Amino acid sequence: MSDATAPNNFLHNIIAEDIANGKHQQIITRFPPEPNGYLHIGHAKSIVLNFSLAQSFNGQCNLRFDDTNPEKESQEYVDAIKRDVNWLGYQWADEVKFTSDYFDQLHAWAVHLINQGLAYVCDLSPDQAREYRGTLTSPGTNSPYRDRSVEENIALFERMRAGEFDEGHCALRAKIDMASPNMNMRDPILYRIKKVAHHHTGDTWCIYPSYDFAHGQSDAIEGISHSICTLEFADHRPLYEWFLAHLPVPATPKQYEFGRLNLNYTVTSKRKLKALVDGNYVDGWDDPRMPTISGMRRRGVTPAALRKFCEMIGVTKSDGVVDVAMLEHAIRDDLDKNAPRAMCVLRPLKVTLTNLPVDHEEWLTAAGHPHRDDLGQRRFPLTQTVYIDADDFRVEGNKKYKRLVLGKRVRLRNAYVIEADDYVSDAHGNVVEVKARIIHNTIGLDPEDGIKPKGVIQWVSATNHTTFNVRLYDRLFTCESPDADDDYTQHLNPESLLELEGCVGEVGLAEAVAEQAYQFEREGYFCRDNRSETLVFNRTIGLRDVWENKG
RNA sequence: UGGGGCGUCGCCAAGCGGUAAGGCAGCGGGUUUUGAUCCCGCCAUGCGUUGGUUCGAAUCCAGCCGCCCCAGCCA
Repeated sequence: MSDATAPNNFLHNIIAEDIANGKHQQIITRFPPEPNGYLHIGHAKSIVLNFSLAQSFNGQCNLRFDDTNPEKESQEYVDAIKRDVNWLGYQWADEVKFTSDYFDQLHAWAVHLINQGLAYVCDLSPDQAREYRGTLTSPGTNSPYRDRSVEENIALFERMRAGEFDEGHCALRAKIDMASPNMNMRDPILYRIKKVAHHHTGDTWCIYPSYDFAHGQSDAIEGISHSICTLEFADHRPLYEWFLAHLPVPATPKQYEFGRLNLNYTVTSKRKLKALVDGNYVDGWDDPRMPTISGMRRRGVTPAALRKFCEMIGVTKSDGVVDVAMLEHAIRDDLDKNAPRAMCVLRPLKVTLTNLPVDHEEWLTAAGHPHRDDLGQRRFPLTQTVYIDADDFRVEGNKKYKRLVLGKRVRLRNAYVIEADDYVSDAHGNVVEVKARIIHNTIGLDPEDGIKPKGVIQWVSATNHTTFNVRLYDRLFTCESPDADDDYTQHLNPESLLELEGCVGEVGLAEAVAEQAYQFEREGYFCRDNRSETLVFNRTIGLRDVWENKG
C-alpha cells in the first residue's frame, strides 16, 4: 500500500522488540476468518492490522479460513472473503490456507495426546457436561469417563472417526483441570462428531476439531510468529499455550489480543448482520447500507478510505465505541481528493433563460477537479432551458439564503450569473418554472454593474443531459447502540433509503463506470451502482454541510 | 462470590517518573464560481477514585469504584 504507514500501536512495539532482541527474524501474521458470513468493517480493522504489521517488518500475512465447523460454513463465503480482502488492497502470502488442510495432522496430534494420557473420550451428553463443568464461582467435577485407559480411548476415538457414534454421543476432551478458575481449562472439547459434509473436505470426516484444538496448532504449522485476535480470546491463551507445550509442534507462536471495533449507529455482530439479510430488512450482504466490506464497496466507499479509517482509530486493548463521524471523515477525505466533479440536479426545476434563443447551445468546459489538473476537463451545453434543484429557488429569500431568489441573482456553476424575473406555479401553488435572464459577459467574471450574486448553484441542460435514478442512503439504525439491544430491528431507520427518479446530470455521466466515485457538486459523493442494469447512482455520503446542520 | 481484561477532553488515542501529542466532533475567523475543500485560532492546572512513595506521579505502590469478556460438543 502506498499509504501504508507504521502505526505505532502496542503490537507494533512488541514485534519491534522481538526483532531487536533476536526472538524473530521473519514476521508472519495471519487473518483467520471463519467462512460463515461476509466480512464487515470490524474485520477490516483486523485485516489492515495483520497485513500492515507484516508489511512494516517485511514479513508476510497469510489468509487462513478457520473452517472447523462445517454446519455454518460455505464456499460462497470463502469466495466473498477472498474478493473482499483483495479489494481492500491486500494479497496474502502463497496460496490461501484452510485449517481443514491440517485435519490429518490435527487428528494425529489428538492421538498423540491420548497416548500421553492427556485426552479422553467422554460419553457425557452436552447437558451433563454442562453440569459437570461447574459455574464461574464453583469448580467442576471430573467426568466419570476421565480415567479410561489409553487403549480404550484410542479405540473409542477411532470408532468416533469411523462414524460409529451419533452426533453428541461422545467427544474427545483434553484432560487438564476441572477445578481451574479459567473455564477454558476445564477439560475442553478437542473433537466432536458432526455428520455433515464440509465445503472443503467433503465427507472425508465426521469428527471435527474445535477452534481451540485447531487454531494454535495451525498457527504453528504455518510458522506464524504473532497470532493476533480479539479480546474475548484472552481467556483462551492458556489453553492455546497448553496445546503447543504438550504437542510436538514445529514452532511456538504467541497469541496477542486487541479490542474489537465498535461503531455507533451500526451493528457489527455477524449474527445480527446475517439476520438482517435473512429477514429481508436489507437487500443482501452487499446492500449499500450494510457495514459489510461488500456493502460499503457498493455504496462507493474506497479501499483507501477504509484503510485510513483503520489507521485513525488505532489499536489498543480498551473496548470503546468509535464515532461513525470518524469513518465519514475518512471517506470524505479520500473522495474529496480523488473524485472527479460533475453537476447533477436531484429534484429538477425548469428555468427558462428568456434572453437566449430557443436553439441556443453553448458548450462550456469545467475542470474535472478543482485542485487536480490530471483529472482533465468536462464539457456540457448551456441551452435556453436548464434545470436547477427545486431547493435552490425561492420566491422570497432571507439574509442567510444564498441561492436563487425572485428578482435576485445567483451564479450558475461554471456558467453565467442569472437573475430571476418571474415564475410559474401550478394549481397547488408549487413553482414549476422560473423565468430568468443571463447576465452577459459573466463567465469567469463578475457582473459589470458590480452587483455580485450571493451564491452558486449547479444546473443541467434541460434538453441535453443524462437521466438516472439516485439512491440516497441514511444510517440504517436510528439508535446509537443497536448492537446492545437484542431486539435491534426495532431501531431500524424506516427512511434509510430514498430513491429519487428522473434526476439529471451532465451528459458525460452516461458513461459512468460502476463504483467509480464522483462528487456531484453541492450534493455529495456518488457512484454508479454495481448491480443495477439501468443507470443508478448511490450516494456514498453527502458533503459536510453547515447549512443543513443548522436547519 | 471465581478468572481474564480495561479505565487520559463529547469520541478515538499518544504518553512508560520530569511537569498532558495528534485525530474526529465542536466553536471563532480567513480564502473560495461547491454553504465543500483549504488555511488560521480556540478546545484536559488535569489523566476513574482515595491514600502512599518521591524534590517531582497520568506514569511506582496499596485500597476502593466502574465497565467489558468467560459456564457452545460456536468461532
